[in-house]
Amino acid sequence: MSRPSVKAEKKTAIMSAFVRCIAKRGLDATSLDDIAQESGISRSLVRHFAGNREDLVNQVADYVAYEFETIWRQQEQAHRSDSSDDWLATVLFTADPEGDYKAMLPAFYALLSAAHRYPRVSERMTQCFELYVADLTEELQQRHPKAGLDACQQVALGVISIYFAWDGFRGLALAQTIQHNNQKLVTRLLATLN
Amino acid sequence: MSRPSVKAEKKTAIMSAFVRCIAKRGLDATSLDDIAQESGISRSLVRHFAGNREDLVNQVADYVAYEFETIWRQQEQAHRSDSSDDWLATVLFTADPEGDYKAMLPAFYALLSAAHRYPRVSERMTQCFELYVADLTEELQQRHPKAGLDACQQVALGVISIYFAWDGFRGLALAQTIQHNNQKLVTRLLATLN
DNA sequence: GCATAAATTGTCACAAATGACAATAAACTA
DNA sequence: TAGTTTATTGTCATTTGTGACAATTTATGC
Repeated sequence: MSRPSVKAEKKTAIMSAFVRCIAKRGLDATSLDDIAQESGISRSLVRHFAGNREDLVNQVADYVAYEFETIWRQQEQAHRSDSSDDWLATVLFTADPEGDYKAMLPAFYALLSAAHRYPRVSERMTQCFELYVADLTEELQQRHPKAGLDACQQVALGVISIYFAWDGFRGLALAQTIQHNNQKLVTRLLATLN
Repeated sequence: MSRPSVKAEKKTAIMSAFVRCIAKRGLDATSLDDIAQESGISRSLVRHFAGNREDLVNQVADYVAYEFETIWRQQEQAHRSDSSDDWLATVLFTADPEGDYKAMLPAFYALLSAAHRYPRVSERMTQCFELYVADLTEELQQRHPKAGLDACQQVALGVISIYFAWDGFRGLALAQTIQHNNQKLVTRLLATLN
């Protein structure tokens, strides 16, 4: 009846390009033209497929949150059987063969920071955050049965804060030091559950 | 001989307004007109006194870093004699009668995040960060003589990361929960030094 | 009052980002 | 082939942010 729609694929291509742009320039500094250039799709088409700027930001939040949840679950699965004490540090800092996490993190963080200006972004990010905390809390409880629920929740929230905090500092000369330290910090925090 | 210069005062008024704008809108989303309106100084005068946009950003970094260092030293002095285990949580979370910290934090954080696009901002922020870490490390060593230097540095860096991390999440519905948790987290981290 | 240097106001041009939309081309089905 | 839907290209008007600068006003010392 009609020409086949490529909307879905183009949309993900656009979102993927948007994520890369955010990592380079930040959210506000990324224009539709930047996204167009990065994705190889003309600005008109970007608008055609993804809508106006606000739409784009809201959609990229959905995209990033979903991707992040997916990657997280994969990593979690892959290292579920690791009995080592620093399994979490491994998952968060070491095990990222394709760099999936690292690629997504700046966009995730930029969206968190911009959330107060985009209600829907705030909703979605909160949702993702909560899922993350809940998952991590559960895993911590299983690995540290003696520790209470409160302690596990506290540490889970803390680990995530520390993990995301790094990205806020990536512009500093200290960034590597901070990341390295955060890794030790996670281990130190986990040790308080024993 | 000539009309007396008000450059210095106007400059600080502009910087102060810039800081408030950053807290509301973010760094990139703040225009010269926004600063003009917030400060009650016309855009032309803002340019006259503070220069172009890049100048403004660089100067606000100096301003924020200096203010932050000043406030930090004051708070540190005021609570130096506190022997309580959670003196640090008090300094960071409780003791902020005028809200000086809270008012400055969003701008500080926004500048950290934007540092990778502004070399001079990166320099100044790094400097401030390092001073902060050094100070805190020293204080921790005095209060926890048994703990090693490495441990103190690690915890100092961690505390600061956690503290700043909160601001990145202020757009989330979870912000209060996170801040409350971070307070406990700092206490938990300090406990590992005993 | 006069000279001087600074403050202050106002305007203009330019570039960038965005939104809107018309027009055309392409892929599919009946 | 005709008809339908979507992809694709291109252009235009508008808005906004910025830099530059001329013109004017104001406060001060002599």
